[in-house]
Amino acid sequence: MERETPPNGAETVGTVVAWYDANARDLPWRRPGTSAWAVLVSEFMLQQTPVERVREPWARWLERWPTPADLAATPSGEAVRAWGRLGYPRRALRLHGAAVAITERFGGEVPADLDDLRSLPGVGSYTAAAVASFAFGRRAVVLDTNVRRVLVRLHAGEAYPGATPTRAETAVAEAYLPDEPALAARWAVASMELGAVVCTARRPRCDACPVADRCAWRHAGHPAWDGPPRRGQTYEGTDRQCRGALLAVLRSSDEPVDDAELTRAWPDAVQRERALGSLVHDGLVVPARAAGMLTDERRWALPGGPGAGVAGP
DNA sequence: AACACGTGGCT
DNA sequence: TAGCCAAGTGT
Repeated sequence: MERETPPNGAETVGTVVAWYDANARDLPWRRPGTSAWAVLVSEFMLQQTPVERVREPWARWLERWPTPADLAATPSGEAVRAWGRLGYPRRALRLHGAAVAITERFGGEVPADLDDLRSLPGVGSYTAAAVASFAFGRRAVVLDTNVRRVLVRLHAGEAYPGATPTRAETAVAEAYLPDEPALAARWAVASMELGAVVCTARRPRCDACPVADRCAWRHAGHPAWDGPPRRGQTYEGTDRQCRGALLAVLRSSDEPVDDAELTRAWPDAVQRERALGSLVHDGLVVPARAAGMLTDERRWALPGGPGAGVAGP
C-alpha cells in the first residue's frame, strides 16, 4: 500500500493544536474533571445533533444520572422521555443499553479500550475513538465529519469527503496522528474544532484558518464538489416524521395513550400503523393497558413506565 | 453499500 | 423557500 505521508505533518499538527489552545470553545464536557461517563453521554447526544442543542440536555442528564449505574437502574422509557427533542430517540435507548452493559460487564466503569467501547450499543468507530481520546487520553483515530472535511480539503484538495470513510482516508488520518498519546488526543480535538468552526461545510472561513497557507483545496482555487450528488434527507411526510409525531405524544403523557390520541397526531392510518409497528419493533414503544380498564382498545406507552407491558387482568 | 433514522437552524 | 447540514450507527 502506498504510504500516505502528509507534507509537514508534524508542523500542521503543532499549528492546529496551538490554534486550538487559543481559540477553543468552552464546552462543558471538555472541562477538566469531566467523567468518562459524562463524555460518553455527550458523544451520544452529539451524534448528528448540533453542539448548541446539546448543552442543556447534557447537564440535566448528568444531574439525574451521574453514573452508568444510575441510568441502568432506570426504565429505558425514562431515558427516551428525558431525551426530549434531541432527535433520533433510538440513541436514548442505546445509551441506556450502554449503561446497562457498562454496569454488568465493566463494573460500572466506562472502559478505555477501543474494542470494549465498540462492544457497547450505539458506540461505533467514531464514538469509541472519541471516548478513548477525549476521556482517557489514548491515541486513537478520531474520524468524524469535521475531521474528514478538514483532511480532505487540506490533504486531497477536495471540497467534501465521500459518503463513508475510505481506506485511504483512514490512512491519511493515521499518518497525521502523532505517536505520543497526549499530543494525539490534543490533535484529535483540535482538528475537530477546526472543522466545526473554521473549515465548515457551508462557508469556510479560510481567512481565520491557521493552515490556510498549506491547504490543497485553497491552493486549487476552492474547486466545487464534483462527485455524485449528495442525496438530501427528505423529511416531510416520511415515516420518520410520523414516528416523531407519535413518540412526542407518548413522551408528553405519564399514562398510556389510546389509538384516538395517536390518530389525532397522525391521521393517515396506513402510515401511522406502519410507524407504530416500527417503534414497537425498535423497543421505543410497548403495548400497554391502563389499570382497571376492561376495554380491548389498544393503548401504548414508553417502555417500563406505569401500565407499560401487556398486563393481565 | 445504500438506506433509515428526528429535529431545528441557517442561507 | 427548499434544501442543506449537524461530534453517526445499525442493518
